[in-house]
This record gives sequence, C-alpha cells and structure tokens, in this order.
Amino acid sequence: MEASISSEMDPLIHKLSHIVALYRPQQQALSANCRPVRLYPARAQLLAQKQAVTERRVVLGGWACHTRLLADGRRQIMHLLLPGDFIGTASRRGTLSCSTVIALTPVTVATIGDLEDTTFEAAFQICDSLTEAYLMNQIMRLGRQSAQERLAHLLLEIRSRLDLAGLGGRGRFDFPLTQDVLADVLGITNVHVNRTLQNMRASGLIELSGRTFRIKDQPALESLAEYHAPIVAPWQEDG
Amino acid sequence: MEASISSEMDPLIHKLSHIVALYRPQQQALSANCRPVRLYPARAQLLAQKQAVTERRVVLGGWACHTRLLADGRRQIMHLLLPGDFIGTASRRGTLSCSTVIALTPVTVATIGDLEDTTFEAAFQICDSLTEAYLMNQIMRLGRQSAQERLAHLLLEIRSRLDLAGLGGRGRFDFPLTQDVLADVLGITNVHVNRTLQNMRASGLIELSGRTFRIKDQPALESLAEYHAPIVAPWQEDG
DNA sequence: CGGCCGTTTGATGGAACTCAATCTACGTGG
DNA sequence: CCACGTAGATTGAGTTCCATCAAACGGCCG
Repeated sequence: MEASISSEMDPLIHKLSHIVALYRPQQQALSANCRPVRLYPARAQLLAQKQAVTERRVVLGGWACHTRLLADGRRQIMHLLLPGDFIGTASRRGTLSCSTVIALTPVTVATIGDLEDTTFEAAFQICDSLTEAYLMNQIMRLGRQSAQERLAHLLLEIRSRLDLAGLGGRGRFDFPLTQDVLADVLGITNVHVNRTLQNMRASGLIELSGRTFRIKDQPALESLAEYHAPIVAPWQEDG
Repeated sequence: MEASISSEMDPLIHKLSHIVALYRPQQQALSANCRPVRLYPARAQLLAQKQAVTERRVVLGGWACHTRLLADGRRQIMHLLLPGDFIGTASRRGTLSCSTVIALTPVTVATIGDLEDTTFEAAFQICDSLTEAYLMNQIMRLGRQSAQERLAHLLLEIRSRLDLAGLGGRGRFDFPLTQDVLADVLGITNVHVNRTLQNMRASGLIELSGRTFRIKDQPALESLAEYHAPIVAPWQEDG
C-alpha cells in the first residue's frame, strides 16, 4: 500500500487504466502531481457558472453534478460526477463553464498539475469523449424515453461508470442520490420517481433501501432501456 | 477574393476568428491543409455509430446532425451540425463515435490535416467547449422546458450559431429543417411541433414559410426561453 | 395527372404533473 | 427521554400537456 493520497487516487487511476497502459512510475507521477486533496461538504459549489476553468480538477470521492436553474425554480442536472470524473469542461482549460457544479455528497477533490507525459493528454481527451457519450445518453433519455426507461438507463450507466472507477460491487453499490436529485437528473418529478422506483422494485428489477442499491436483473434492465455500455477506444501509440 | 476552397472555408474561419486571432497567413495555412471538399447528398451517413474517428472533419456547407435510434423507431437528434462545426467527437481523435452522423441537407465536408500551429489546437479545444455547451443546452431544453420554451430556445441557439459562422442575416436565415426533424431534436412529435410553431407565429414571435425563417421578436423569445448565448472565453496567449 | 413529401387539422387517450397530506427516520435541544 | 423540527419517502385525487391516430391539404416533380 502506498501513501494515503495514492489510495485516494485509486478511482482515477483505475479509470485511466482502462484507457491507456499506466505503469507504476506513471501512476506515481500522477499522484505526485496532485495538490493536496480538498474536502467539500454536501451542497457546496465546486464551480460557478460563467467562471473560468483554470485548473484541471478531479473528483476522487463522493458524488457531484453539473446543474442549471431556471428562474421559476425548475432545475436540471445535466451530468453526474462520480469518483474519477473531471470537474468543469472536462479536461479543457481556458473556457467558461456553462453550468454550476455542486457537491451532492461530501466530496474530495484534487487538482492535477501539468504532466509532461503525453500519454496523459491522450487519456484525458478520451475521458472527454466518455463525458460526451454520457451527455448524449442523457439527451437520448430525456428526449425519447419513458420514465421507466430513463430510470433504468441511468442506473445502468451509473453502474457501468462505478465499475470503471473500480467501485462496482457486482451490481451492488452505495447510492447517495435522493429521489429529488434523481428527478432533476431524469427530467421528471420526485413523485413520479418514487412511483417508478416502486414499479421496478415490484418487478424484481432492482433493490433499493437506504443508501444501498442493487441491480437484480441486469439483462431485463438492459433490454428495457436499450442500454449499451460506451466503448472505450482501443488504445494505440499516437494513433 | 481567394480560390474557391478558401471561400468555402469561410464559415470555419469566421467561427475561429471569434475564438483566436487568425491572421492571413494562418487562414491560408488552414485552407492549405484542407483536403478537397467532398459533397454528400441529404440523408447520407457521414459517420457510423461505433466507427473510429480517425480524421478531423468539418462541415463547411449544409446542415447535419448526430442521431440515435431506438429499436421501435423512436429517434433522437442529439446535436445539430451547422457550417463550421466538427464531425464526430468534436476535434478529438482515436475514439469511437457514440452516435450516427447524417446529412439533413446536401452537405460539403472538408478534412483538416495536422497543423503545427498550436493556436489551432487551442481554438479547436474551445470549439469542443462550445459543443459541450450546446449539448447541455439540449439537456436543459429536454429535461425541464415546455414545448414552446424548447422551440424558442433552440431557434435562438441556431441563430446565435449561424451568426458565429457568419451566416446570420440579422435574424433572417435559411432554415432547412422539416417539422419531423425539429420534432426529433426537441423530443416531441411532429404534430406538436406544428401546433407550437403556429402559436409562435400567431404571437408574432417568428416568421417561417418555406425555407425562410425570421426571428421577429428576439427579446420576447429570449425571456420566454431564458436563453443565454454561450460566452466565448477571452483568448489569452497560452493561458 | 398521380404520387410523394411535408404540413395542417381534429378527436381521443394517457403518461406524467400538481397539490396536498401522511409517514418515517433521524438528529437536536429542552 | 421525549418533544420537536427537518429531510426524505410515500400515497391519493384531480388536472394538463402532449402523444396517438387518422384524415385532409398543399406543393413539387417525374
């Protein structure tokens, strides 16, 4: 086992390892380049709308989200941030954020300095592509799927993303989202989230009590939601 | 006036000029690096889902879109491509597309070779950020806005994007989208698009007949849709 | 002229919203 | 230890926006 910062880096390292070959010295270079982890409480703002993104920051623990508000109080969560995900406009810098980023749970965040290794640049860009895929998933869900389908699709995406970060427990994982938050992700009301969840529980598709979530019938959920896990591009030396 | 390829490049150059300072030699370097423009007919597929993005391609003329299909025929258009927009996962390469790109009108496409100038790399990344902002706009629309609001918001975004590409005619522009296509962008039915359009015409907000579109009351549309144009980051030398 | 594509209009139905009210769990302070 | 406040989950009844289905209409082109 390494120093404490290193184990906190695990979600990011686990995720990057799916994308590029990360050898021990590189993992250490990455950890060495991280400024001390900072802890935010739930509901804290990690990035304000229209704020410039000046640093590359990553969520190491806890859940956060990109969110936007309308004048009358309607809220839409555009994108969830799970451990290993970058804050702001992905890994790019010198741009203005087009949404607010807030912590949904207590969250630990690290700042990644500049890395000489171009391997990382390539990996970060592929992370951007993944983010883009998740945004497009979100659009598909909101635009053309029913409440049931949306919920199933989102849950499968979350499962797949947690797996990528090494946090998957074979379909069982810690689920900190309230039904209000789920509603704002899915573009429906909290009341309807509740009813849809109950349907899915009654159908034996999922289990959810307290903060523990379990996917009971992944194949059924996948065919219900037409979910396809994003494909991480096969890595190639300077493609 | 330059050679014909150069004038075809105009939308891209116009767009990039809003992002970085582009001097004449750079414009020429860009044009010189473009492989001969290719013409696709309407409905042609420009990029297949799960296909690797190997080259940086850009739409110079005509409209296209990223689209995904569900098994039962439901279709969602995730993102429109207007002149000056990049095909595939923006400017990134070595990743798999997570959606199909098809031409909505006859479309001209150019392939951009590698440019030594790092100015372009920075500019392309900011184009990516813009794309991300448009995707988030789309999520906001689909998740939390009514049909009227969605339509108004989309129309304003299109206007702003056409302006960016130098194709805006002070609120009047060529509008090649059918109501079916609009429906698949907005996540509603073509019937409802029709009714919503008629409402907006009757309220004196817009004019639309044939392929000519005109925004009659931009302020009213903006407050109806809560539209805010994306902010292009102030350019800075190697921020 | 006839077929096709896109638009328009009408009638009916349903998925999800709204507005409460109730219930539970949990922490906190008296 | 219990009263209280709060956050979240649950339930019910009435409503609305938009979908669905179907038919008619208009322009364009071969």
